[in-house]
Amino acid sequence: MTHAGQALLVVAGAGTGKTRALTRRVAWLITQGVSPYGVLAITFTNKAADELKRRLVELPGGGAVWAGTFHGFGSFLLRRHGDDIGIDPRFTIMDRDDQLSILKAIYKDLDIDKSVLRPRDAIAMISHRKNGGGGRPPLDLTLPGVAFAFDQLFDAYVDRLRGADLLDFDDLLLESVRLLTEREDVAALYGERFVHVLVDEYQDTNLVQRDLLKRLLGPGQKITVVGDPDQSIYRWRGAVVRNILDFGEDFEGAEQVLLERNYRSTANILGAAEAVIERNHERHAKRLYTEREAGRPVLVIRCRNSEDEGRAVATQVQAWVREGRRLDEIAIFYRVNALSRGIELALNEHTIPYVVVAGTEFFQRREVKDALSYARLITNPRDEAAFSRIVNVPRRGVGAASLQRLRAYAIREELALTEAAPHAEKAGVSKRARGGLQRFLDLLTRVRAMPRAPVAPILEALLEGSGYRASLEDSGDDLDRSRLENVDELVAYAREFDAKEAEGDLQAFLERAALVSDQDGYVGGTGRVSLMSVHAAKGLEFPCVLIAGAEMGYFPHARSLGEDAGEEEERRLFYVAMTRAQDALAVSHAVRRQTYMGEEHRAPSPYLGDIPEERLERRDLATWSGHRSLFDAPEPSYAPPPQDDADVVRDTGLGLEVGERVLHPYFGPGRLEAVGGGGGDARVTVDFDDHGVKQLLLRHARLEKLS
DNA sequence: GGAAAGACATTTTTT
DNA sequence: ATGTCTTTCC
Repeated sequence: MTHAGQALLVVAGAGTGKTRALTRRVAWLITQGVSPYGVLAITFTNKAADELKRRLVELPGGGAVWAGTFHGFGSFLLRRHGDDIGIDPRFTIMDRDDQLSILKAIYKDLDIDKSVLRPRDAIAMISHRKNGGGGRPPLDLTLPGVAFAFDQLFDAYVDRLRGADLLDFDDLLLESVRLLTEREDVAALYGERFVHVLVDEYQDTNLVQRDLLKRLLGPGQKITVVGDPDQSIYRWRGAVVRNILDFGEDFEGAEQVLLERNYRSTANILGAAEAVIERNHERHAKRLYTEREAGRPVLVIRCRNSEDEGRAVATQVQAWVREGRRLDEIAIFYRVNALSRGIELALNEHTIPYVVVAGTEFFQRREVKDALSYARLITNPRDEAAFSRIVNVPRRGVGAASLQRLRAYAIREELALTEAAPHAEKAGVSKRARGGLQRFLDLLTRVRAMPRAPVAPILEALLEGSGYRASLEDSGDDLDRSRLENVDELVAYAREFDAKEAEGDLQAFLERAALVSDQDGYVGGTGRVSLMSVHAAKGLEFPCVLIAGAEMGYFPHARSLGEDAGEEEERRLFYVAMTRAQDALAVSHAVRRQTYMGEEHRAPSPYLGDIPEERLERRDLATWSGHRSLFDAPEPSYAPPPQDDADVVRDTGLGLEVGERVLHPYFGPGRLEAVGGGGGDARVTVDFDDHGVKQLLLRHARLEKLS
């Protein structure tokens, strides 16, 4: 880890300490006298970046290292220099929802039939085109009318984004490349500043990200990339394995280091995983080894149907617990999120506390996005996606028809939608709608006069002034009640942001909200079993892992069949799942599975057949009925059954117990009344001294014990 | 313009 | 089985 050449590729197999290698290299550079200010570290997730920074603060000047994701870096560049290439630095970062809403409006404008090309497919194709064709091949453009519709959509989409100062995820990278290409002075500025560039998870970069690095790198600079081609699992998002395989050609004179010692898994687990991945061709020749003991064989559980599989999963969790495992040492992975439901049901039945990583991400919730859309219109007055989303939420009498009239007028006059709004009369909008529109615009004007920091008061002003909060409060709907709580949590989150980020203003807050990921959501030490997709499991490790749904159709996924590159990636996905396990690995599959279309026959995943039999232990719960007895007498549960009684003492996994005094960053002191339900939506009920009883998402309520 | 009821497809992974 | 889109009626 003490290499000093120009370009270095560290091929680090699963469990060889990849991320640790990167952190140590940065630390080493700094101790060698490299200015931390001259170090750029690009990680795959914000969480990884935070962790890196946390470890570096101990070093002198370590805080000056620029660490973040590719998208974060792109945003950083464009906020500073976007002006130079015609991008308003107040731009908003769009997510999928926003893309969808813009596209749907365009469908209407151009009168394109949604059945010709589904909007979600159009999004995938737009991204594919923007990424220069990297990664997954395009959808079928040869069908009648599709190519034509797509060209129209694409042009209109790009246009609308420009006109509204909106950038999608791809734009953050693409425009950064354009910036560094067109503006030599800017390229030189960062070329001189970043003496050392380090990139983690290089196997999951796309062509644009590679170009960005190439543009950034000049003669005096050094680059280190760390990755493992066998763990490249984001092809559908444009990642190209060839980036890491061809690193030596992209960056001349690159040297290579191979990390092959696995410190994580037992010999049986590693051997089984290696047997699976060896069948791939697109890979870097390497052979992992471990000095750990053989350990137990990989357990393969064959189940009759999906319900039985759920029970088998719960039973296996209990078996591990009996062996002395804590619940948070156990993880359950699946290929598709839809599989979590059956497992959750079974875990609930067996009263096993669990947490789902991902699912509906907090920042994607409707009410949270609504609130954020108000805020977006403060920083970017032209944000069309935000405007359309909330101009009539709560109801202001500005319905679909009014909005469409306004859009038509905006397009005709070549204005941003929001610039057209004050001229609603000319657009032919009804008097009633104009009144609502005016109140909406007045609110925005009023709040825009506020300072951009702290953030929480701005959010409050918007939520109050718009009547959004009131509309949730007045509704008798239970759903709205829980929405209100989520909105309150967003404000609480903003409070915390204000307290922690000295430099943080509304724009920084919105940026964080736009760029956080599901993978940022995993927190250890919850005292619960973790459930997640294999993609979400990337980079994590657990003593005990169970992979559910190891069947043809999931591993490999049915949609990948027929594409060679796709099938290799499916194999890698299974490999990633297997190599998360430290001590125990179990794999379950069902012979019949209930899907939304009915019951289907399922063959086991072909990858299981690649594992040498001596590394396997097979348990067949599908063939003879004798095994049914396994399920007849449920195991005595070790966790108290869920009860409505608020006085039951339950551990929240945060070291808090019902009845204790707690402190919330926003709501202040209160008494913990109950811990509700299980799963990713586990909620705590707290009676706050100043705010009354509230239910909060355990995941986000940053409660502290008050003594 | 808006609420309610009915139709419909929905399932890969997500920065 | 769920959530989203469309239709229908006020």
